[in-house]
Amino acid sequence: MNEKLQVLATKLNLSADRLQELMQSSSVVKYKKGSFLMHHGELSHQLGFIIKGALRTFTINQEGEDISFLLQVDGDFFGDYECFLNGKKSNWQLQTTEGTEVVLIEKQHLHHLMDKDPFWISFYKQIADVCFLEAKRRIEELLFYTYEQRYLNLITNRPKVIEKIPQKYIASYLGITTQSLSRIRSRILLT
Amino acid sequence: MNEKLQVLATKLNLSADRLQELMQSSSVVKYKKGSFLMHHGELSHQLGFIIKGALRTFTINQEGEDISFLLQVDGDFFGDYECFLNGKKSNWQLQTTEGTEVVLIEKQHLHHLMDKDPFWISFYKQIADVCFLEAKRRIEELLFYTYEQRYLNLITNRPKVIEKIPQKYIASYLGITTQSLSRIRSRILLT
DNA sequence: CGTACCATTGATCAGGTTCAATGCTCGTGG
DNA sequence: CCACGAGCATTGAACCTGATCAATGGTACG
Repeated sequence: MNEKLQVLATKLNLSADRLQELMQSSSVVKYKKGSFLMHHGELSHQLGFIIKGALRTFTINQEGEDISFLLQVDGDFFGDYECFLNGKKSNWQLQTTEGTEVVLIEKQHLHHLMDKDPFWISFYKQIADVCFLEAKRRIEELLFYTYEQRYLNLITNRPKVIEKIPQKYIASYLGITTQSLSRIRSRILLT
Repeated sequence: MNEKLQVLATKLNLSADRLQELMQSSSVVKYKKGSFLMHHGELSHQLGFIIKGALRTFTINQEGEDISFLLQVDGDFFGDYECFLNGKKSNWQLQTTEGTEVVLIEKQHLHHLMDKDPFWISFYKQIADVCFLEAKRRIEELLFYTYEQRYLNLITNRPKVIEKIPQKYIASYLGITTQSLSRIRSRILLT
């Protein structure tokens, strides 16, 4: 098995055998910069994992503004987990911001694995837990920190996001305009 | 089995038998208004479910401010799910804002059930999913809506929270001061 | 009845938004 | 290989909303 997949195995405590079992029914795909992933409802039956690269999960709101909900890089899961659960059509779109290589896990294959061995139910639960923990961290960020502190946190905790994703997307992810982010950046440089 | 527990059974798709199995190793507890729940690290080995009542999950930050992270009422889960997972000590405190009756599920009992029957792994995953979906909704709320809209959303989607929980806690839950909430309320009344 | 806590209201301040203009950079085609 | 253009980032000015500080009003509980 490819050593690139080691990140995935480590993140979810998969042995070499288990990883191989998973990969037999999953695919590795490469996307160019700017590609849109999983359109037309595919969001509801695939989960993704980024081997290397970067992408953003975004939507266009009623005012026509492009708002980034999530910014994901190497080692992150992506996809609309809610729609993956309930099968509904997603409101989110995914777009890479650089060349990106991912693992795609099909819902039906995952269910097939779970039917064969309860191990995969635990595996599925672990994904749910990872999704929850990320969401919780995001809420704490939004509730407890100022915009400036949120940006500083990004720099220290997720430097790859800063490197790989344009500022305008980072701005809406933080909940501010690009102008404000620009001012925050100049403020930081002064200190 | 007590019909009060029907809410729990419905929320997690439990048959009467499964509910009984769960309740054999869980306890139902009543708390008075203002009680603190699960202090001293108990947060890391219990999950709770509110049969009837209301409580807030809060912390005191470095500036000494009391900030409500979650406001929960009848039919909601509570507890620090992150610490329940990893066993670490929690930074959160729980306090009822009225007389409250809850179900407490012990971590070790849950693990015992999972060892006996994979059904309980799925059950556990469902709890993880519920936690995730609530967290996701919270993020969308914080990212997409103004303070005024967030308050209006609370009124329409979770009226019990408005009824049962004092304004000062609702204010910090929304991310604003009590003064601002008061002004938002008077603004709403005018329209 | 009195007190303590909560909610309200007013005035001022800070920071983020909006609208607008300018500067910069990277990718493309001549 | 260079020049151009498009899109992104920056900067400025006026405005708006929520925070802060402070005082008052209301209410529930002993």
